[in-house]
Parts: sequence; C-alpha cells; structure tokens
Amino acid sequence: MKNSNGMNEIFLSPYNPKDTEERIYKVWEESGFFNPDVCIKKGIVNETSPAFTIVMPPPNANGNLHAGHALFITVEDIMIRFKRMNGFKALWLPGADHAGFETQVVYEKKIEKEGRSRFGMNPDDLYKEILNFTLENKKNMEMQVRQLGASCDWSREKFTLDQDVVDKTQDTFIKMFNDGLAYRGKRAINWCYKHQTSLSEVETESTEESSTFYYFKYGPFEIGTVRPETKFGDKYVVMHPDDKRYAEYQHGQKIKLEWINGPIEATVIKDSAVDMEFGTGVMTITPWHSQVDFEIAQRHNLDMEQIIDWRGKLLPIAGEFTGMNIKDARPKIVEKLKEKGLLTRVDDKYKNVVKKCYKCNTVIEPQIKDQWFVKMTPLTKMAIESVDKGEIKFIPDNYEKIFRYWMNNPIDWNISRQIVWGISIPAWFRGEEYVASKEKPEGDGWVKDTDTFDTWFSSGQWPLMMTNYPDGADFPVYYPSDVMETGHDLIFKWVPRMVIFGLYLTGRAPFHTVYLHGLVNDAQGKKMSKSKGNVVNPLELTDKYGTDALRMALIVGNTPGTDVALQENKVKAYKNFANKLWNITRFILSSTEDFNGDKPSPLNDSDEKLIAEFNELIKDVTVDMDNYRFYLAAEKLYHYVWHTFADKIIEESKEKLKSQNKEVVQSIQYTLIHILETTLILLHPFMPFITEEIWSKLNKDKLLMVTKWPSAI
RNA sequence: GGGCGGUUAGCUCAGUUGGUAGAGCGUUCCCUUGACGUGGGAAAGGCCGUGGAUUCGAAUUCCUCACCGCCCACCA
Repeated sequence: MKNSNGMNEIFLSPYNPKDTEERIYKVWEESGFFNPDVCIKKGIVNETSPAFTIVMPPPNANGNLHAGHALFITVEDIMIRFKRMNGFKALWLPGADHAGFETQVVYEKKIEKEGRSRFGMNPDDLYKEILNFTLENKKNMEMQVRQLGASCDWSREKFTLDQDVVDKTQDTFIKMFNDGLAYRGKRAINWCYKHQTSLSEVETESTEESSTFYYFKYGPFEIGTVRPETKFGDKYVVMHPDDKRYAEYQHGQKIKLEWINGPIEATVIKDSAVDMEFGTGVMTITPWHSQVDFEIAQRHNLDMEQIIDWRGKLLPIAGEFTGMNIKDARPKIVEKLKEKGLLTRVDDKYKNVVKKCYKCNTVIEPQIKDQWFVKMTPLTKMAIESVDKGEIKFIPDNYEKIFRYWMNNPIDWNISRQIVWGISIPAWFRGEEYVASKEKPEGDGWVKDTDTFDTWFSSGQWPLMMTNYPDGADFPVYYPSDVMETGHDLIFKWVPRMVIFGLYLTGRAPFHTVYLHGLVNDAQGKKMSKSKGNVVNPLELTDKYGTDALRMALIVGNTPGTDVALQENKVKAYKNFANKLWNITRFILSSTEDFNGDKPSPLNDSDEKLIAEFNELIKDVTVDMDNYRFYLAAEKLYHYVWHTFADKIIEESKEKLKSQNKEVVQSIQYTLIHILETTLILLHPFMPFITEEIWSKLNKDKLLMVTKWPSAI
C-alpha cells in the first residue's frame, strides 16, 4: 500500500463519472478478465476452481434498453463480480434475441409508416430487411449493456439466429417429433387477423369487457350468446345430462326448428361441460370458433364448419351476410332474428372475458388450423419432479407456487407461427402426409413448411445453446448454469420452458436458482408505458449521474420479486455518495503521504477496535451477498461508509493525525488506508466504475475486479 | 371465478431467525470546521390497515375482515 507519490491531482475536482466510465470499461474489456479462461491463464483462478455461471436473458435486438434491463444487468453483474472476486470461474453469457413475433411487429409498424405492408412482400426480402434492422439494433444494444458496466464475456456472445442455434433448435424439434412430443394437429388455435398468425396462450391477453348478451328461441329451447355472427352453423344443442329441466330430450334426438336463414335440423347433445346454472342451461355450439365447443365436438365426434374466414369475414354459410366482417354483421343478424320473432331478450350488462392479441389488441378469433404442437404433460411432469426434489429454488420462494400452478395446468403448446422472422420449422408436407426433417424427403411433391417457431421454442433452449450443448467444450464445465435471473413476468413464459428443455435434453435442470426481480416503475410507482409517457430512459440517468449511482438506486431497498419505483432523486443521492467516496479518498491520500506502508504492530487500541467493527461489517455483507440480499448489503455499505467511516472514523482521525506521537499517527494512517481499500473491494460489485478508478490511483498492480474478496477473520 | 403480493415517517420503500422501528428524498433550525456545501451538526414526523389469537414480549407467527395492486381463467 505504498503511497509515496503523493496525492493525485485528479482528486482535486469532484468525481466525474462521464470521464471515467468509458475508459474503465475499456480497461476491463482489454484485460480479458470477463472471460474465465483468461482468468485461469493469468493465474487469477485455478482450472479446478468451481464455476459460477449466469446466462443473461438476451435483450431484444429491436430497440433501446429500458429500465428493466438496467435492473437485471445490475443484479447479475453484482452476482458475477462477487463470485469472480471469490475465486470462482465466473462466467456471464451475453446474448441478443431476434425476438420473433415482437420484432416482426416492430418492423411491420415501421414499414406501415412508410406506406408498405408485409403482405404481398417476398418473404425472403422481408426476412433480409428485418435481419438488417435487427443487426443494426443489436450493436446499439450491446453498447448500452457495456455502458451499464456488465462484466459479461463478449467472446462467447450469441445471437438467437446464429447458425448453430438454428441447427440445434431444429434438431430438438425433430427429436421431439420422433419421441412423439411434437405433433401435427388440427386444433383450436388463437388467430390474430391483423398479424395473420396463430399465437400461443402467453401471447394473448384476457380482458374483462361489458358485452351484450342475446337470448334466442332455438326450437323448444332458449339459448344465449354474445356472438350471434357465429351461429349460422349451429346444429347441435347441448345440455347437461343431469339437468332435470331437459330430461325429456334424449342424446342424439333430432329436432326441426327455424333458424337464421331458414329451417334446420338440430341434434341434442348431452355433455357435462355445460353449466346448468348459467343462462338457461342450454347452448348451441360453434366448434370452429370456440375452444370449449371444439372440445365438446371432439368428444362426440361432431361436424365442424368454419364460419369466419382468416380475414374476419363471414363465409358463404352465412347466406345473405356472406363477406361481411364480424362487427358489421352482428347487429344485422340480431335485427333479422328479431324480425323473425326469435330474439327473446337482451342483457346489455353482461360481463365476459375477451382474448386479445397482446401486441395489437385485436380480438383473437379461435380457429381450427393445422399446426405443430408440443405435448406438454410428460414435460411438465419432469419439471414438477425436479422442483419436488429441490433441484430448483426460487427467490422469492412464493414463486415456486406460481411455477407449480403453471406446470400442473399445462395446455399443449402451439409452436407454429405464420411469420417469416424466426427459425424455420424443418417440416415437409405432401397432401395429408408430413415429415419432420431438415432435408427434403425422397419423392416428388413435397412442400416445405413456411412457418417459423414460436420464439420461446428456441429461447427455451437458451441455457443449452449458450453452453454449446451437446458437445462443446463449455458444456461440461458451465452447464447447468447457477442462477437464472429474470423478471417475475417471465415465471410462466420463459422459466418453465427452459426447465423443460433442459430436463428433456440433458436430464438436468438448466439452473439451481431462479432469482426474479420486479418491474421498474416510475417515481410514483406506476407502471411505465409509452402511452402514459412516463418511461424513464436509464441511459439518460447514467449520463446525468453516472452508472454507479443508477445501479445503487436500483439495488438499495429493492427486494427480489417486488416492483421498484425509479426516482431520480434517489439516483442523485447515490451520485452524492460516489462523490463522498471520492473525497474520503482525497482526505486519506493527503493525510497518509508520509506513511511508509507497513502495518504498525501493535495498532492503537482504539484503531484495533475500529478494525474489529469493520470486520463485523465484512461478515454481515458477505452473508447477505451469499444469500442474494444485495439490497441489504448495499445499504449497509452505504451507511457504514458515510455515517461511520466518514462521519466518525475520519472526523476523529483528524485529532489523532495531529498527534506528536508517531505511533499514534501511523496506527490511524494504516487503519484509514485499510478500511478504504477493503471498502472499495466490498463496494465494487455495486459501484464498479468509481471503485476501480480509485483503486487504480492507489498504485495497485492488479485490477480491482479480480482482487480477492476480504475475509473477516 | 381462482391465485399471489402489498397495506410501516409527507413521498418511494427497507426491516434476514419475534425484544416497543430505519433509509433516500422532502421539512425546520444551526454551521464559510483546511476531504467533500454533491458537506457537517441537530430536530420534528409513525398507537407499523382492522379485529382477534399465541407469547414475558409481535411491524415480525396464526386467523378474520377491509382496501390497493398484479397474475391467471374455455361459463356459451
């Protein structure tokens, strides 16, 4: 701890993060220490040291980073830096997500503004355009991740459309097909008219709406519906087998009745899916456009007919209403039924749940379509067993319940998307035949599947891809990873799929700990949204106050799983803290210019006591870090540095430093330097830039980022 | 309809295993102290949502209710 060349001039002005951060990041990156292989080569860690791996949730390469990114980068960087300083082969694997449907939607909006449309475009051209757009954004995104101080290994970065990722994703699909886990089927799917693609359950949003509920006379029955426009093909009338009110009607019984476009013959179906309490206890079904009806129809092997086409217009079965869209047709159909005396009553205060496309809010139309599905039950069973065995822990632990709920109620997963931006599904069709294969099968007439995979199908395999499953050198060392740190909203979108694919392909869960952070809200705790105009750009804050300050503001007091309000005042407060640390250094450097660097033995009793108290802090903070309580560790460090180290120890040192007794002076000089240096180490995971910068002014031969974490003993 | 979370200082939030409460910002007063005014010192401000239970003792455990928020949901 030689300090012979006196105080550095740089400390004469306040800390300036802007001048520092870019320079420091460059030093780190050029050192190569983000890569554990380099750490091994340079003797920082041993080949045999334990690994600690985090797979970064790959940010979408279709825009700027938002506050949520800043939070996750901070949390993961804290974990990685802490482990790296504790002698682990710490590996943080960065990536970029092509984000299939999401990016396609962003791009479609962009070309819409230019007066173009993706429909009618050559798919290859569209793909190339989106690719260029994404690769441009990818660079921007990577730069922003650097700005936030992420010590991730860029040499191992992957893009979700890299050739090896595409190949392996397709291999997995083919394997699942051969194992009977992926199947082709005509099933009810969620159809978005605007985007002309099917969507999975997680890509739809259910909202409660007030609708008009119509009751119609249907032969001897009264039936109810909110969707009269689907009722043209209804020729089955369903009631509960135990409903005494309708005991006189037999299953299979035919009844002639007058309906929208004339007389029809309806068949009575008894099925316990009908709720006797609801409405009249009788309903007609439209299997092509309703999930429930579809299932009833399947059980009884009933006919199904499409009423509404893929653009939302009525098909010829609608007679005089053919070609009309749903909105226009509905009131006209009701009017006609009224004229025919079939409308019995109207309830306009009815509340029902409407499913919408989560991107464009278009009402989802259930349709029957040939798609690829993943059979979920065998997979979710493995996931539950894994959690039962304690192989996966959740932070906070109440998310285990949510995870289990999801796994216990699986719905077969539609993985086909009718969009170009994604990984192509390796399948071929010839009439009713189909084959899962990358190559065209033998024989003539085979047509390639034009659909792409749901993004979650490939990103679900991300921990495997990032560790180069199955035969890359990293795989045995860094798979399974350790912590999956992601937003709590991904507990059912992404986390279960990673678990499932990990277990399915390797028999091992891809991580042992799932750490979930909350949403970053605005200063009032309200959800950020473009329409509300309350979106905070994290990079503006780092510009203004420094990355370290933003990181502290995001961490202190932010418990896992809980949403955090991002207040500019708080960021400012931690900028002040950075400056405080800066000036502490300035004072200590100027007061120890004549210190020879040796530890006086023994130390002054009072200084010995200060160090003992400080050791307690080290212990506390280390325990908090080991238990993922970063919010507490950071606050304790803040409090100690400001209110103990600066306000008490340094204030009191001023007297001691004036002492004529050389031993007293040297003892406090040593103590001040010791506490300062160790504090820099402890603070480094939280405030990496300023701590590294100060460290570099203390004549250190090694970077702080690879300096050993202190032991309190 | 089901599930989860929250309810602590004016605001935004901490409080790890139960021992009568803390942070940041804000407010009031004082200090041109030679590290820092992006500072220092001091202060005001909380029956820790309601009602009950366990305990020597509960913000902290259990139950009830109320309110707020989020998520899920195939009652046509």
